[in-house]
Amino acid sequence: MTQEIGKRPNIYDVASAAGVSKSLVSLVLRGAPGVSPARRAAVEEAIERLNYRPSRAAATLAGNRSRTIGVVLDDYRNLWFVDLLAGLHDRLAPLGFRVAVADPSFNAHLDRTPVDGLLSMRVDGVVIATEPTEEMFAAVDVPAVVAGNRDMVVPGADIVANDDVMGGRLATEHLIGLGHREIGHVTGAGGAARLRAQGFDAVMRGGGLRPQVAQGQGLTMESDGYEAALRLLEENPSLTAIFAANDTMALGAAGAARDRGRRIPEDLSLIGYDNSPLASANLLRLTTIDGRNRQVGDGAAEALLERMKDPATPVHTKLVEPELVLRASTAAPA
Amino acid sequence: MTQEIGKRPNIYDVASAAGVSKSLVSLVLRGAPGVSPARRAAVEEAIERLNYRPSRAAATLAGNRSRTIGVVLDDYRNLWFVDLLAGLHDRLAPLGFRVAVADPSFNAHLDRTPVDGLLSMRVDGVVIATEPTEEMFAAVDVPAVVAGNRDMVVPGADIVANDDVMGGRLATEHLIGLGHREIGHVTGAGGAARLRAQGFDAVMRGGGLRPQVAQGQGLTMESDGYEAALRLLEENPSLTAIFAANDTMALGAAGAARDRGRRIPEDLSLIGYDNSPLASANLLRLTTIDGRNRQVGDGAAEALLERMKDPATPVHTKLVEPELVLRASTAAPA
DNA sequence: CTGAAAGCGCTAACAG
DNA sequence: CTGTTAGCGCTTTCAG
Repeated sequence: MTQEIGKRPNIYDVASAAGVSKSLVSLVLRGAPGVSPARRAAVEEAIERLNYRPSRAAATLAGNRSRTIGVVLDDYRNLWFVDLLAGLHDRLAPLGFRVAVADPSFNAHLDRTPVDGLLSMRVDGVVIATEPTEEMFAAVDVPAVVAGNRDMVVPGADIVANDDVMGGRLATEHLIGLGHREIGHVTGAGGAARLRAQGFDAVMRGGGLRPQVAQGQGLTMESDGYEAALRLLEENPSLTAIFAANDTMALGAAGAARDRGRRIPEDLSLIGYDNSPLASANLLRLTTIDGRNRQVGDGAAEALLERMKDPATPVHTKLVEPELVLRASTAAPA
Repeated sequence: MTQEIGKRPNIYDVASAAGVSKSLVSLVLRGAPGVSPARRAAVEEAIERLNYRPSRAAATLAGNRSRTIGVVLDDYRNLWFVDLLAGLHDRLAPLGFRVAVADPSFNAHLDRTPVDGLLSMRVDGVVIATEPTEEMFAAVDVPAVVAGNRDMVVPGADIVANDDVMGGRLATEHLIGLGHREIGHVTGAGGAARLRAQGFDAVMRGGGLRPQVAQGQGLTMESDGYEAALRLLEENPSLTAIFAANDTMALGAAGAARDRGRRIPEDLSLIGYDNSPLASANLLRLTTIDGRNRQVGDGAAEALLERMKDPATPVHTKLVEPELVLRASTAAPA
């Protein structure tokens, strides 16, 4: 907190301080090639000395683009987005793009939807990592991709997601492979959960087994997992395994198991989905499905870049193969 | 994803479509008073019809301010920031401010620090919700407040935090009040953890008890809590209670207890800190200290607003009183 | 590499 | 409330 003296330096100030032209400063800022090392150093020294920070507002306005990709998140408490962001960032940062995050609960009333806020800042592309709504994309005129499987289809937007049906199958096959026959599934609201349940259902029926499914009151939170698992355990005390639609719900299911005196994995096997930080906690050591969200992020960035290059690129869906992550919450039935 | 026809509408287009002046549109956009309902409606209709989205870049550049407050987060996986953001938003949104989030891991290399990125977008204020570094605030020329107790003092920045020492005291007094005498504390790196440990230490010594403290290898993550609790339990098998520096570490401690055959709360009482979503999970039902981060967010916003009005306001520290949240993880010793 | 010029879409200030 | 006039700090383009 220094430099309160006078107004902010601009590109002219830097240029004259470095003894070069304003255009050269602009080139250095954008990391353009073909600038002599000596002059580049001079410019960088001046920037440092003046504490110059380029105005993104001016750059965006003049260039008619922000070199920023906006991401709409749904809920900070469900940590699946962390790897998604990392994947986006890793792919985009080297190309000079920033990632800006918007979440639904915030900035409402100023903008009708989080997408409006992003559009107002003239993002060059949008990643929708939540269930989209009609009004959200009504005015989207930049490349958009939906990350994750959703109920609604956004016209013109690519979809990049992990293969939730396959993930559901993997989880269920793992349990059956261990010898389980009485298997319950704790599901939730939303497209991804529906597909995971679909994978579960298919494998169970394919194996001649009865798919037992329960859903909580809310969405896909811990309390929903708790509730649903409690119901499952009550309806069928001979249940030996539960597949939860995500790790958070699995945490809820683990609570239900504990409350019903079932040890994991001795009395009940439990498998989650997402491979979130929660799954690796020592208290759970949760076997789970890794949706490889980093790859999803990478794929979303890729799709955006392609469509920025050629807006006429046909819309496509890219599915990332999920994989089973073995930990200690699943075992053969007693 | 429609409206790919032609260029984006600007304020002139809206004005002529609504049959009013450009100035009037600007007034409506900023929600200024004294605009007749009829004209306001006409403008809003035109905005809707043209799918107009005001350019934040132009507004920022022209107005020399962005009406945005930037927040620097440390780690998305530690959920204490969720309420902080909510508090900031609730206080700021009615005044027309947006909240922009930046996190350390992202956008590196484009900007030296997350603060630089915020400064580049000409935020009107900065909330630092992570351990600050020297270079982070070297060029900060807008009001800044540090949220949470930190090791480093940022000159010129207000501090708003919960009273971690008092929180540490509350937790420890709760355990002693239940009858515990052999109490361990699992601590971590960082200013907040240090103060919580300080509160623990003071109360223990004040009660003539021996403070037993352990710290993990890393910062304040689950694995650190696990490790440290394991060590505590090993060094003193007669321990009957553990106070963890945060809920995430408490989750780790719960894992350690389970692995050592200690039931919670029958054989070991456990108390956390933060009252994060984790604490309310049925598997933990964790007694914890609520730092009232929403209030911290509110206070941080308040401090920013004050300093925006008068930059000469003397720097001050505001401490929010934490409170004990009783759940099922603590009980009288056997 | 420089220098000049145009213009991005808005806010602010002021006279009507 | 309107209409006008200045910029804000950049990018872009183009001729040197």
